[in-house]
Amino acid sequence: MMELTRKGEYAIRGMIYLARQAPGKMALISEIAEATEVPPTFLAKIFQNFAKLGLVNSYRGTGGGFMLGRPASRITLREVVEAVEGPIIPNRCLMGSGACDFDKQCNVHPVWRRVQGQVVQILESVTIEELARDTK
Amino acid sequence: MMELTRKGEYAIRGMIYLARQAPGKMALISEIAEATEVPPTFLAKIFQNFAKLGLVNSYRGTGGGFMLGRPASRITLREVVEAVEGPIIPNRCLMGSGACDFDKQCNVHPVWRRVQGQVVQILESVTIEELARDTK
DNA sequence: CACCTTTAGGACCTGTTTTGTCTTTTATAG
DNA sequence: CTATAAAAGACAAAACAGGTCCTAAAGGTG
Repeated sequence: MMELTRKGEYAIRGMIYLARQAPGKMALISEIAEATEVPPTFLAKIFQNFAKLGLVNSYRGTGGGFMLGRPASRITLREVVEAVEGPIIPNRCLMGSGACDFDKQCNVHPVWRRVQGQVVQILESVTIEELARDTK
Repeated sequence: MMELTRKGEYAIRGMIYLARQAPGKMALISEIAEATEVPPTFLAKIFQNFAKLGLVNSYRGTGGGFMLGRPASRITLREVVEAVEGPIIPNRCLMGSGACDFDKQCNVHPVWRRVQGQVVQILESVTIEELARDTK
């Protein structure tokens, strides 16, 4: 249960790679993909989406590439994970109203909410900058 | 991310239903399935597995059916969830050794461990008995 | 302008997992 | 022996994961 998909894993690795670049330095998909051991075309898809969300900035043509859309210290792990995996929702019931018939009389609901709250809080408290810091 | 599957949802509903029966009273799959709005054959599969694990006791033949394998107060939500969904593991890396090349130098690892710990702790602290209590 | 580089977008594909169904077998009570 | 229920296993549709591939568009460069 609760497994991050490969896409999520790849996304995080890619973002960490970008965070480790010199400020203003552009990184190519091919370069990132190789360094992080991710299939290039797959990573491209992930980053294309991130560009739309503003998590990264992309530039085409010679000398183009990707860089973070914001300082790494202002990008949380939660943002990255939710951008690829969708919202953190342990149970469908927590989504739209009426999604769950048992909504009112269900004691499990509040438990899922607690789980959701805890996980979100943890992921929210971690920035890409921290993750990118040297591990000695 | 982190969504419980239908199977997990069904399993919990089924266990709660059993917990609400008078002690020693047997419940049929057909009866549980109808009450919880779960496809009978699907629920049967889930409970067959639970019987093996001792989460429920099953009896064949006339007057047979299912009952909890232990008092509801000694069955945690964690047990039920892990029985259907497998272990709570936010990232594959947390599994077998060597599953992750980036094992040593990866700052994300400890974050997933925290997530895992929190979720397990929450689910562990909730028993089926609590979930089965009347909601007024 | 022509050409090269690099991302953007979309169609497509394959394998696995989810969410079941159906049929046959086995155990048990009466 | 017969009716009842669960056990077991084969099967299958649909959704999702995890990619690939091809064409287009944008931006430099001579």
